[in-house]
Amino acid sequence: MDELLLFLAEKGAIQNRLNITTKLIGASLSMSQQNASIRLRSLVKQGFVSKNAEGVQLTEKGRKALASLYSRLKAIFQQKRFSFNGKIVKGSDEGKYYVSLPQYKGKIKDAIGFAPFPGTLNIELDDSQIETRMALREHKPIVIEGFKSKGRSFGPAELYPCTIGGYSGALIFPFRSHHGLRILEIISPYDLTEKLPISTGSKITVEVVFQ
Amino acid sequence: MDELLLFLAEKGAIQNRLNITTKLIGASLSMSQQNASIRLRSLVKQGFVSKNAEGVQLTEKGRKALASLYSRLKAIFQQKRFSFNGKIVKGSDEGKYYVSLPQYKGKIKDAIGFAPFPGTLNIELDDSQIETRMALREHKPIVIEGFKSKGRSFGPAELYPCTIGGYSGALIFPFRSHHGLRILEIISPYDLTEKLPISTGSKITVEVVFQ
DNA sequence: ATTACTAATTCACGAGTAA
DNA sequence: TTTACTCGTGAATTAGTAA
Repeated sequence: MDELLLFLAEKGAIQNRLNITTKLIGASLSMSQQNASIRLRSLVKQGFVSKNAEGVQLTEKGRKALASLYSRLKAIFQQKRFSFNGKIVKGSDEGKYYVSLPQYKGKIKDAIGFAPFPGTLNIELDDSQIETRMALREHKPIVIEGFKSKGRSFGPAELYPCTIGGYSGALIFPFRSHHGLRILEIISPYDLTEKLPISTGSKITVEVVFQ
Repeated sequence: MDELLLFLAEKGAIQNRLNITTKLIGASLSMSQQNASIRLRSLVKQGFVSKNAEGVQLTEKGRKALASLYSRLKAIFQQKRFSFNGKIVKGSDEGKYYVSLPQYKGKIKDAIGFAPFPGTLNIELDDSQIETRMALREHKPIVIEGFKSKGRSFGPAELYPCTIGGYSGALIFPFRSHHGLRILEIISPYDLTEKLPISTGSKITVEVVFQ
């Protein structure tokens, strides 16, 4: 029944009124004109589609039915586990400064449940990780709002909870980042440089898991 | 018929073998156990699902059927027009340098049909544009491969064809970008600073349209 | 406890055709 | 020209029940 709904949406009936004959619907969907007519009226009767002289258009109910299907499929096909391989690099102290600000600290705690250790771990990704990095951003991040303080404005940031070497933490992507996609910046309730047997140049893996 | 396929995929049969009874399928999908049995065997017969002692699992054909549905819905729901409002900022000459390199120049021409003017226009977005910026990256960019030259490696970049003040161009996002999400960098076959009545600080709109 | 066969019923569909 | 009614056929579904 929703094959017709999908067809109409594809033809633009999700945005505008669509003028189409039941004959054409039948031909497109390999069914008789009569059947197309019955099914279209059925969609109208069920409230998925509205019909008037100018043509047919999806109702809110119809749009939601397709959107629901979309999000179900999205949940199936979006990658749920991400492993990033890279090596520790020495970060500037910029990240440390921001994370130490009480406003950010508080917002981070509210958002993901821990107050970050005042310092960030920076990881430089291999070139091979670009695909993974792209796939990750298909997922909705947890967003920390920006704020203004003493005439200066501090931008928002995106967080993805992660684990690294068995410890929990979060990837943090400041909106006004000074590095590109190649660098991952990690916060954690712990001082990871102390907890983990690592130093600049060490290879390490960061895991991000959804659901 | 694909309601069952979707159900099985959601239950994990897209990744692993799923052990489930026809009774449970029937209860979940509001149909009789007998009908669930028939429909499951039909999916097997059509090659969407394979079945053995350990349970059921989607075949490649089954996975593709759902993926195809997913991409049709994606095409319907993805935003197709993007308007970015921002103001011209003076860029570093870094963009200019990269775009002038014959390797990048050639790759860009191959990818989007024009050789860029040696210079980029940088636009700083309002904070309100962050959502649009996020939505844009749901779309697959045109990717320019990186290359190595004289022992130095130059990273890949992502392009989105756009129009600005009536002129065509492209947003370019170098993989190793030195700016965050807030800055848009634009290339064009023209010297936009000459073609357009703009200077540093001018407000301007960039349009990206898909399909 | 689970699956699948059989028989009965309902529903979907196409062809012809009227409105 | 387009839509929708009638009727005949076959597919889909259910309940009962056997394997």
